[in-house]
Amino acid sequence: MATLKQVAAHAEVSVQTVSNALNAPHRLRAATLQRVTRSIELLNYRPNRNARSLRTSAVELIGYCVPSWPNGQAHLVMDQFLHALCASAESSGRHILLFTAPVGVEGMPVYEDLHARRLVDGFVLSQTETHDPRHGWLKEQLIPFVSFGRVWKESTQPGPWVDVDGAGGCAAAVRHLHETGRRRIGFLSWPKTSGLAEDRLSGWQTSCRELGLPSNHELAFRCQEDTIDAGARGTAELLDADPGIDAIVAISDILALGALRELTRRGLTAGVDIAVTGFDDSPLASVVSPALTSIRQPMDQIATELIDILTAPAPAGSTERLLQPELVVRGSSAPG
Amino acid sequence: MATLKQVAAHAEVSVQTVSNALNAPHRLRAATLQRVTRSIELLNYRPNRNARSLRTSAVELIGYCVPSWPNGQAHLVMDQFLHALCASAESSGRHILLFTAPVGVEGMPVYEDLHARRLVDGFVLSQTETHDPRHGWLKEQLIPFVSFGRVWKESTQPGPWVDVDGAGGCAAAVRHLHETGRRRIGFLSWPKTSGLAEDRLSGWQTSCRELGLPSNHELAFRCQEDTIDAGARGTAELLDADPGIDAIVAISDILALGALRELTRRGLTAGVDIAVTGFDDSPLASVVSPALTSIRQPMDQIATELIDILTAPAPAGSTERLLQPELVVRGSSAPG
DNA sequence: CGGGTGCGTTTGAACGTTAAAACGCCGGTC
DNA sequence: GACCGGCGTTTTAACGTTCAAACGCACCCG
Repeated sequence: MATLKQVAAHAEVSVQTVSNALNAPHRLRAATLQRVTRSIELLNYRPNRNARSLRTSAVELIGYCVPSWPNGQAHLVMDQFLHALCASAESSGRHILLFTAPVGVEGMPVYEDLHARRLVDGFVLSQTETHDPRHGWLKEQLIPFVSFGRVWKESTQPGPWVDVDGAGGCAAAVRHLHETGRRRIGFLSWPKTSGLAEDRLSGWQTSCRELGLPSNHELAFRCQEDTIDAGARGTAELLDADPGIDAIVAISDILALGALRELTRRGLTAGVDIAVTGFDDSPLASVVSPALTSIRQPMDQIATELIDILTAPAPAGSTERLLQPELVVRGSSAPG
Repeated sequence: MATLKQVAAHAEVSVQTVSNALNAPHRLRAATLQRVTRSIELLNYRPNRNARSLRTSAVELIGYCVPSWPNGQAHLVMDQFLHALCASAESSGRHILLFTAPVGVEGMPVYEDLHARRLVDGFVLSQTETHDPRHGWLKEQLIPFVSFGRVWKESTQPGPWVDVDGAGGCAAAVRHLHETGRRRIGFLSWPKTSGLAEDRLSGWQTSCRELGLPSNHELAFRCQEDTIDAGARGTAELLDADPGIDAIVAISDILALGALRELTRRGLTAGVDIAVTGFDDSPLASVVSPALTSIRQPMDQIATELIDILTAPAPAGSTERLLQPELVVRGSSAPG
């Protein structure tokens, strides 16, 4: 492995000149630059990142805690997110360092340690929970971070975040269903304790009101868990309570899959008799039949914004960016 | 941030003594060790990893290329794998560094670069493809790596690997179905080009023969893609070709889900009329109804072996470890 | 009592890089 | 011709750690 020293010797210049050739080429005379560049290529030189980091005290690594849900719940779009995050990081010369940590405040020593040992410059948080303690803690420790997802039920948002407008997404779904002739739209949700759920539900509710559609609470059902079974049962409840329902907006693809199953069981055809939409546009959405209309989170954009905020020179107060999801229309809400 | 120097000053010893207190405590007199330890704790000292790595030229970071499948196919168990991999790495003081790279040989410069710049010590490969060029290339460059998954269709295995015995898993499924009274077991597979598919299919075939069950090729259907639809169509083909089939072993959970759907469509009950098993025990398996019997890859063990091989002092030739998956029995193959 | 032998500790040097300051040279100005 | 300013390059020092060697001391042995 070639070092600066060896390149310098080969190009017959000082070590610092080679360093400048890489970091501040404008300082060199054209002839020198060319000579050094040639030596660099000839020796296949690559800067040693550790030495550089030691000197500059910046490691260009961003920590991300790989989530694990004990109940074996699916992260159906996590690979998309990770890929986008990596790509964005790389486009600014950075990388993602994965780690595990206990959820909640017990995990904070892990974050502190990674930062103190200089393994990472900062963190990207996700799987933000209601009253998530991490944001406040990191802010207090002056450790750079940015959150994917707002901290629900916190009066002030501690620190910068990027999030997707769940309410807007659901509203878009409702509008789409309305445009395609549906007039009685149910909502399949999660328990009230989830900020995410309340956000998305509010989008369904307000857009129904705006369009003059019913949004009474019999039309919204809260499933206790995010499973296909729960979605099917919820759908059954909705249809039993109000047989006039002609569309169902589900808060997740999994619940939507449950809805599809229940419809099939009742001899109804999804997209024809009753329209169904999901959320996240997970790989499953395009793999079922009829394919599932779903609300896609703009992963590339999310990742770009996250990295952008985290690596911006001055945090300049709390940066907050709400991105719009995209409705992907498929057979389960076929026009008609 | 405290440094060795500051701790040394506080404990009134030399810098090297503090270093020894951490890396070779047996060299210190008990009294000194205690004094130094106290100072370390008092100053909340954490070793700077960059400085350490610069000196020792080992970064304790392992590169993993986060896969991206263009067709949006699901990595339903990737989060499990990543979590296990991180946890294993951490238990030996290491971490996982994520990156993206083009598939095939065009991606190799990325691997080389990461290693040359000392961002990683070595690599864990997965998503091994038929004739995967990475293994041979890395071996040639003397870059440490270990592969999750064998390189199919390669006369000699270039480099160490850990893999799951797909044939053994499918054989276990067949035996389980035989024990619960099934006598005509179909197999739902992928195209012949996949080494993974041939491995698993061979397990079905040999175990059927051993048990005196039919395994003629009308009982095996190759789906063109890994989708629920394809699984449903494949199941229809199988049942139409041989109405006597009383069980189906699917090569993936997704195909198995397709089988479940086709059974429902035909008014058959999975687990009662026809048993179904999947592969991978993805989060979906426990979330459908009837819940899906599936073959679970031992992720924790896989990860442990991977890290173990990669960080073992001397590679000592090609290390190869074939692990046994575990059959998780659920309703879709209910006894009787 | 001189000369090993260990043990615990310190000293000196090095890992490869970059920031800051110093240097030498050239052309222009007074 | 002495002085200045700018440019391109080199020198010096430092980042925080560990390795290897040296050191001081107590102990044991002949």
